[in-house]
Amino acid sequence: MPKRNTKTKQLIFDSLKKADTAVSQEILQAELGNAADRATIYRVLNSFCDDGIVHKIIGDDGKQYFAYCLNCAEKKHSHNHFHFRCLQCGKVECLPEEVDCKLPKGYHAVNFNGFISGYCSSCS
Amino acid sequence: MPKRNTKTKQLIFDSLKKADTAVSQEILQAELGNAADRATIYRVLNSFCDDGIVHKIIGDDGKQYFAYCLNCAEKKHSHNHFHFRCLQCGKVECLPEEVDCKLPKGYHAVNFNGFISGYCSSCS
DNA sequence: TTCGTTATTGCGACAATATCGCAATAAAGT
DNA sequence: ACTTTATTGCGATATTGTCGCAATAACGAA
Ligand SMILES: [Mn+2]
Ligand SMILES: [Mn+2]
Ligand SMILES: [Zn+2]
Ligand SMILES: [Zn+2]
Repeated sequence: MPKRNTKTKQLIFDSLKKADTAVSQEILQAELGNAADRATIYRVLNSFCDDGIVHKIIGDDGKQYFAYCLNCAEKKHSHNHFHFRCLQCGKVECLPEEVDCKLPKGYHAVNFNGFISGYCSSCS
Repeated sequence: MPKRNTKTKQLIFDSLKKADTAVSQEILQAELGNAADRATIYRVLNSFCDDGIVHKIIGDDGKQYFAYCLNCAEKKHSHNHFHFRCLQCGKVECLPEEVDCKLPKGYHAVNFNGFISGYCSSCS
């Protein structure tokens, strides 16, 4: 029942942690080559999400992106920040500013998925 | 070269307009039955987007949703509002409040895609 | 109304993304 | 070392959306 530490998990974790951006399976695959299978990458990433050490965002390109949690407390995960995808270089990054969107009365938020695409400072 | 008015376009337009929600191809297909083909629905919806009478949003379920533009001026399309998807009843709606997210210096926004999922007032 | 042009549609093929089932592999405790 | 079983690889499958192309039908002109 307990989770096991594997080479693949470690590789993916390292990639996520050293990246200052959110990454997709495609990006990880390119880094890892045949060191990890596609399905495995997805499984590990989703597992990390369950563990609360990574958060998942759906890009406005419809793809899944995963980012290492930086300023998340042990149990308080606040991911109410936007993510920015550069249409030129493709980088997806977490924007620092936490936002709060007021919902209509009686509405209860569960997931926040703020996404903006455009051109980053390097590509503008 | 000029666009033509067709039965299918009219059906889709009517569905979009009378819906107080954003709809997906799947939803429209269910309404229209075999009155319109899947590819045609997508083509018409994207065409409406080009015309500026509809806006497209990517849901946190990865699907495309389309909503009739309500408070968009002729040329000034501001869709910087969040969209809410109810995890219970599935409805996707535009939230009234327009938001502005400040980007880091040098960043230039092109597309805004704010999405929140949770439970609506009817389903809470 | 009739005709000709061509925008639009239907249909199948195709592409891209993500998940699933299952046998093979390999952590980790004994 | 041995056993247990979490994890992986691989192919199959599901889902969503687009594309190519021949058939159809708007719509303006005659
Ligand atoms: Mn983030
Ligand atoms: Mn909207
Ligand atoms: Zn860039
Ligand atoms: Zn609801």
